[in-house]
Formats: sequence, C-alpha cells, structure tokens
Amino acid sequence: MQHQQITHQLTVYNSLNRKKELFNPLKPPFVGMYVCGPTVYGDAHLGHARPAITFDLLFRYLKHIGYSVRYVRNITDVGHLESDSDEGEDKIEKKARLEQLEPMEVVNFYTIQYHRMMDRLNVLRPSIEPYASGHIVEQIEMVKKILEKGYAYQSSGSIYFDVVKYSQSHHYGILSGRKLDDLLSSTRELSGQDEKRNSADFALWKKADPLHIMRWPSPWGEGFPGWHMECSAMSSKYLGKEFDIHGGGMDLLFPHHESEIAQSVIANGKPPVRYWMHNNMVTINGQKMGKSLGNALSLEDFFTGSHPLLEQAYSPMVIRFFMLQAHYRSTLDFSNAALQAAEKGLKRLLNAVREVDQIKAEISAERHDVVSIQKAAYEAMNDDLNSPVAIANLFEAVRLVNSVKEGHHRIHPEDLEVLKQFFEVFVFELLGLSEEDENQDQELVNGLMETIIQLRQQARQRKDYATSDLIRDKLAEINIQLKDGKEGTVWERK
RNA sequence: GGUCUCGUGGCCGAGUGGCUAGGCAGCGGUCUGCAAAACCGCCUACAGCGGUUCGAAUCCGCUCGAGACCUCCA
Repeated sequence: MQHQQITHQLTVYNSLNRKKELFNPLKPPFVGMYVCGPTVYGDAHLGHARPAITFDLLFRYLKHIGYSVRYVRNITDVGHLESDSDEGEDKIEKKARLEQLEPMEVVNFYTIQYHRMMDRLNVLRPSIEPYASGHIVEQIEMVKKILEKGYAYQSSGSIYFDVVKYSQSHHYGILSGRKLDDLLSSTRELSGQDEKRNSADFALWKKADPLHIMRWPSPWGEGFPGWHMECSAMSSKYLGKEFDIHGGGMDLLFPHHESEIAQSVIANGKPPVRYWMHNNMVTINGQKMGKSLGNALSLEDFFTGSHPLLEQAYSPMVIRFFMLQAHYRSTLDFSNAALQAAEKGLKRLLNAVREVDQIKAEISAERHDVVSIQKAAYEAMNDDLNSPVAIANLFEAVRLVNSVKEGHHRIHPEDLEVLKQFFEVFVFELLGLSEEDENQDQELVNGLMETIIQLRQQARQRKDYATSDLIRDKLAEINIQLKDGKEGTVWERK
C-alpha cells in the first residue's frame, strides 16, 4: 500500500494530561475505541453530528494506517434522569408517556432515525453498537463488585458510589481537574439529596418508584442503572478492563467520564482508558447548541432547509465538510455564511477531484513536488487529526490540477499518479466525502445534455446567440449550469 | 460564586517563540460573443496594556470581552 512509506507518528490530545501524546495501543495492531453515543429520545441534531464525524475520522484514519479497530458506540436507552436531582424521571420514559408509546417504541423510532442521519453524513457504522437496556445484567454485576469492595452503600433501595471514600486513596478529579472540596462545598441544595452521604456521590443503581415503567429486578429490588454505569459495563465487556481510546463530547467530561473512571478503578482494579479524547461543542450565534436551550437544529432541518434560521438547505456532505474544516477540539460556530462558504469550497474540491481523471500527463513535463503536499497532509492528520490543515493541502493540489487543466502547467505521469492517490485516499477514504449525485437516470440525463449542448453549439456557430442564450437560461432555471471552455462545453448541477 | 477554555484579516477557520495555512467574499488581470468556471495578482490579521526575549499571534502578568463545566445534554 502506498501509505506505508510514510512514517505514522500519530499523536492525539489526551484530556487526561491535557497534552498531545504519541498514540501507542496496548496490543498493536489492535485498537479498542469507545465513544458515547446518543440518548435516543429526540431528533438527531447538529450536535450529534460532531462526535459522530470526529470519531468517524479517527476510526477511518486508524484503519488506514494499518490498525484493526474495534469501535464501540452505545445507544443510551435508559438511565438518564430528566431533572436535576435523583428524583427525576427517566428521559425515555417521559417521552413515552407524552406520546403514549411504549418506551421501546420511542427507542426504536429515534435509533432508526439517528442511523439514517448518520448514514447520510457518511459516518461509518461502529463495530458494535450496544444498548444500555440490553446490558442490565452486566451493570448489576459491576455494581455488586463495587459494593463488595466497600466503595458503595445502599440507601433507601438505591446504591450510591462513595466519592469521599474513593478520594482518600484515589484521585477523583483526575480527568476534569475538579477538586473534591469544591464539589462538596459548591453544590447547591437539591431535593432528594438526603439519600446520599455526600453531595458528590453518584447513583450506581436507582430504586424504581411504583409508577416507574422502566425497571429491572436486582439484588436490591426493582430499579434501573445509574447514569454512568452503562459505559463502564459495556466498554469493559467488549474492549476489556483497560482499553485504548474513549471519546465523547466535552460536556461529558464531568461528571460522566470522571465517574466512569472511579467506578472502573474500583470494580476492575485499574484505570479503564489510556487516551481520553473530547470533541468541542457546536455553537449557534456563539452559544452552545442544545436541546434544553431550544436552539438545537435537527439534521433533517439542515438537509431540507426548513427552519427559520436557515436560508437554504445544506446537504449532508456540506455539513460534514463544514465540520472537518474546523479542528475537533475547537468550538464551531454555525452561520449561513459559513455553511455557504463550505458548500462552495466543497464543490471546488470535488470538481478538481473529478478533473484529475481527465487531465493528461506528459513524460516531458516539469516535476511538481506533489509528494510534499501529500506528506504535509499526513503530518496534519498525525498531529491530533488536524483535518483543516489536511484540507488546506488538498486545496494546494486542487490549484495544481486546475492549472494543468488550464494549460498553464504540464504534469508528469508519476506526479499525476500521486495526485490521484492523494485525492482518493484523503477525500473519499479518510475525510469520507462523497459525490452526492446518486441519480439513477444519470445516463439518460447525460445523453440528453449532450444533445442539447450540441444544438446550442450549432446555434453559436451561426452566431444565433438568442437561441444559445435561451438554452443556457432555461437550463439555469432548472439548476443546470453550462460552462464554455476551450475543449467544449460541460455542464453541472448548481 | 468555583474550575477551565478562548478572543486571529469583511466572514469562517489553522497556526504555541523567528520561515507570516486554507476556504468564502471583495478588487485588478487572463480567457470569453456575453456569462460562469478556472488561472495569475492584490487585500498581510492576531482584543487592550505592560513584561520576558536578539526576536511573540505564540511565553508571563493585568484589564476588557466571550464561552463551557459545576445539573440531563454530543
């Protein structure tokens, strides 16, 4: 394979030390990767696309540089409480009651929708996609272990993790930088806290009150698992007690990931994760986009353009390209102008990728340092997945391709071959961009267009510009654009 | 209130001590019947103030501004 000549010194930013580190998997060539997936109780929105695309890029790149990756991304269908206390109602259950549906019906509906949206974004399916509700047994087993080791206590039928005891011998806050004293002192008065010994403690298992629909039998009565259990239980089941990468949104850093570490350290005897990776948030007008803020635009909204904030529809590939043009650890601010800029840039890139198959190489041509461009793109990827810089290098190649096409430069066969490889690998395989034109009638359309272009050409030859312009304008009305060049006329959809 | 992050040209967005990404928009040119596309050229920024240094967007301090987390959220 082409890329094996290039040294791969992949570094990733590890939230654990806030530093970039050389990536060394525990058992090469295998890599275990776990990413927090969606809670399936509502429409997939722009915020869901960020981690999905970020870790899709990582998944693709790890495979490309030769690793065998097991990528686990969960579906959360139980366990997240609605309100700000442990008295809250389960999200899935609340939605189910609202719509008079079975909880599993809600889960199914939104899971399918999530998958459909991710498919359109060309996000690869993970290797394993476990459901929290399908791993109640594993979660109960893990709670039992923590109880046996004395780091959890039972209170009114629920089981809580004893953060204060844990802190005496371990570092609660190792990930988030949170200090226990601050946690204990700054926490507000919340209802339902009286079951806990300390406000910083978190639930491992919650007793279900009589009205609660989602409930499972356990050694402590009927209930449901606590907020953070599923990820710990499922990641250790499928990836082992210690695995390479755990990803998710930055907002999950505390308390979710911090608590996962504490649970796993007690239950399994060691820190679960070697590299913690967190993507940053998507903002809208500078403010975080979130369901609770009422400014979450669904992916469907973007694809159809049917939202007051949107001036037009934005295709899945535009959304994907837009996200990849920013580094995953930066916030990304949404706006119509930014999306439109991305749309045009993507079009220019894909046009050039198409052109590269048309241009002719010449053995006598001057040489271009295309290998350096390709190398720079790899270096960018190795530098904590710097996709914006990789894309910048792609545009360097775009300029070269266009300039050869224009006849300003000629190109050597070897250089052309490198360029083709470069586009193929980076644009399609790694960045996961794809041509969106999946028209079944493409051949028919091509034939029709050929005829129309010929007729127009004849009109132009006899200087009948009224006719030639009419053809062009009419086609423009149905979003087909004609472009007259030296080699003749080509067309494309706008 | 506590913890943390950030402030880059008209817009988006890379860049963590010297070599001044990239995209979009704009301007000038080439090409063209006109247009579009493409190509060439131009626009050369780092919130403010002070400090460290031969040299700072990049390190340190202060000020101002924005955001995140502390509570379900990707």
